[in-house]
Amino acid sequence: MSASPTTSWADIKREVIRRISERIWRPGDLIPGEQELAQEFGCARATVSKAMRELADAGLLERRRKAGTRIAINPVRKATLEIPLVRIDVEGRGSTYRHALLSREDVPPPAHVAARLQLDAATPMLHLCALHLADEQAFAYEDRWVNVAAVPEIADADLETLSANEWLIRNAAFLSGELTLSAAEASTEDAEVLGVAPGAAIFIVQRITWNATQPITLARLAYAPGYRMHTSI
Amino acid sequence: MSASPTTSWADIKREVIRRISERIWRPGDLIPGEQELAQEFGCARATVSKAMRELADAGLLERRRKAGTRIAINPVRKATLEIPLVRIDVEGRGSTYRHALLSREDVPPPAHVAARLQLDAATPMLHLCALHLADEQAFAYEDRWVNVAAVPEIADADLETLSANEWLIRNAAFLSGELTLSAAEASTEDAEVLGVAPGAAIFIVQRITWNATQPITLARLAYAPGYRMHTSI
DNA sequence: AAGTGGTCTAGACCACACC
DNA sequence: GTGTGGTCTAGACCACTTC
Repeated sequence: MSASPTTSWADIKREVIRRISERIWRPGDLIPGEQELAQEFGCARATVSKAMRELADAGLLERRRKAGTRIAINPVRKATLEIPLVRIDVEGRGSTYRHALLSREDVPPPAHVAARLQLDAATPMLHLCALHLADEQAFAYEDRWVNVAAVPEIADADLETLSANEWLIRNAAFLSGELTLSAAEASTEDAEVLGVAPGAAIFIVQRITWNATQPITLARLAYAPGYRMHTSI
Repeated sequence: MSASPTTSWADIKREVIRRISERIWRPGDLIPGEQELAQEFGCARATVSKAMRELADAGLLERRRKAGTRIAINPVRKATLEIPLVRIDVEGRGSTYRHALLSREDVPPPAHVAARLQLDAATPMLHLCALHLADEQAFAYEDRWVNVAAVPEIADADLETLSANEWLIRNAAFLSGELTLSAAEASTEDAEVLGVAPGAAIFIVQRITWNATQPITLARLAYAPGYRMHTSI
């Protein structure tokens, strides 16, 4: 499109979105190839390519070599969740952050923890419980298991000053992880720590992180009632 | 790195990840510029650029023109949540999908719905309640408001055969949206429809979608207990 | 002012999937 | 086979930000 000095990949992206939303191209349609579009838009093929790859990443297009590019039939929209440090999360809400280490024990993991991390039940682990506070109100209760072999330095770390959450991010670069979001009824322990009634509905985030070769940590974060995770699509 | 015929952007990405995880480059460090890295890896600057942009998108690097590229201090990891149709979600779990339309009314929206969608309280809207089932078990209860002006054809749509969820995706390309995840105690209505005890902890997904000019729909999905959202980082 | 990343080009070759 | 998207190159200019 148009009379700008050059056509940018963002222009092309907008134009393709327009054609999809105005149903000029409909779900399932095969659209012209990169070469043809480059000619139409008067730009290099690489520019078209970048625009199309972005739209495919967003789930709006389906591309296959030789088969060409189609408008997705079931656009699986992808939402990007940002997973910040709890401290940053709290501060981002305009509150003052504090954390309290409730317990710290060197103990072997219970079976479900060992299984989840694919570790032997005899593996030495560090079990931490901590409370994250926002303006001195309970914000989230963290129950964490750390694979000591993956980060031996944690044995000497002062986790009262810097939370384990933060210490691990600074001292153990992780490469991959899993995130599970769910709702649960507060256990008596959750309830006591968070100051809510047992059975209250709380938002649970379970996180597992790995480095190149071994699991680093499994953390369960139980958020005080009212917590919402928000994102744009 | 290395003796391959050419160095690919994926090779560079891996090598940078290695340097971060082995702490050769530490959080906060300024790393060499694209030109210098291109020389080191023996490739074009564009190849380095693509690798670095991916790492920056993932939250591992922070890049600014003139200031250069640094290893992120607080790596805000980004998890990508895929938001499929409920039908696809159910079928992906190996169950048989069915849905039932419980109610359909043309009524003006309550204040909180109008406010959330930035619409006037007198705007004509369609209110739908539906149940999504997996193997004939309640899976999710959907409470949806549709802005009829945005998709007038919905007035004549048969939403018993095709769920509103699916009809809207096929007939109203949306451009942007918001997603809010939370935990809630089942209302008496939720409890009755889902067949759980009132007060049970349920996972709630609230979704708002927009086209270019106006809001299309607001949907609240209440999932039966046990539902988990899972993703990799 | 100057240096960084961001974008674009024109061309080439490759890998994969459909035929 | 053959055509599509995926990648890479070498070079150029631009936009932003720090100095």
